[in-house]
Amino acid sequence: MRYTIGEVARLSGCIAPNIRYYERIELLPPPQRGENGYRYYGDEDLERLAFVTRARELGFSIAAIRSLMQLAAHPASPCEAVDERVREQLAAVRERISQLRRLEMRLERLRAACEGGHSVDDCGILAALSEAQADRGRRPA
Amino acid sequence: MRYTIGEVARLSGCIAPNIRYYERIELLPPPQRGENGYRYYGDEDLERLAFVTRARELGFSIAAIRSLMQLAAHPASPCEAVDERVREQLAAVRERISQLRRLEMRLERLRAACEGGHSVDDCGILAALSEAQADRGRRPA
DNA sequence: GCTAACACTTATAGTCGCTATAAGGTAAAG
DNA sequence: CTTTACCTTATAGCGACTATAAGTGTTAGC
Repeated sequence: MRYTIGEVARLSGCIAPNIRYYERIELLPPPQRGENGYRYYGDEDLERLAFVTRARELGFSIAAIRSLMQLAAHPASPCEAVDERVREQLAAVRERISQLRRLEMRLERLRAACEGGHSVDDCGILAALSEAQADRGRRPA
Repeated sequence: MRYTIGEVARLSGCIAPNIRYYERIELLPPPQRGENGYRYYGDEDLERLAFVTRARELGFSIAAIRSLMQLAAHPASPCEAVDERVREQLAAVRERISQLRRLEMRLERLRAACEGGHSVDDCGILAALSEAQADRGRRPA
């Protein structure tokens, strides 16, 4: 069970440059080195890397992953703390989704503004983009 | 109608450093300068800036905005070309939303994995994060 | 007129999480 | 022995800002 970086890359689904990157920022501990200078990873390294890769796919920030790994390193940590991170991430994702949905509606309305015109001169889209739609220019403070 | 950068910032909803940034990357033309070296903006400048700000709020990339502005600068351009940019952006937003929805579901499932355990040792979340869930490690090529 | 507060100027570096490039050393297959 | 594939490092670039430092200009109050 001694993998090169290319092998752990295949096994974890995380490309080699990213693995080196995670090592550089000290998200992952430096693995053993062969006499040739190659990195050699064990099963535990692979597990950690898989954890990181999975968490990144779920949109956790590097900082959040650091926190999760710290928790995981202390078996007595309250499970609640882990749950809290997941809830935060879930809330962030939901917030982003609703932002994007508002955006989607605005773009749909924008698209409807292009009616009939053939040149951009007649096109309502650019007009709509140019005109103030919101409360610009009269900020309270 | 001769605004300082702070004034156009208030009027456009775009903060001053960003305005300078847009000028530096040549998204906006350099405005007139006073003897004191201050930037002074006219109504046309303000309009352009408002356009950019609005488009950014709608998630258009700087590159897409460049393209939109080029189209807008040529009144005879086909309106279709503008509509195409909007459709692209709408498609990108929808794609992102569906990605995030998949993410949301995965996070919900993850959260459900935390059942009963009190320490991270018992917590199913970290276990779920550590175990391969997908088709990792057996990539076709 | 003086001073304090504020707005403006520039250049430069940092953010996040990669991704790409260059220039080289090593290993396995034919 | 050569080709090919893989490994190494250091460094720069991406997008779109955001922050910092150090200076100059303007304005309002006293």
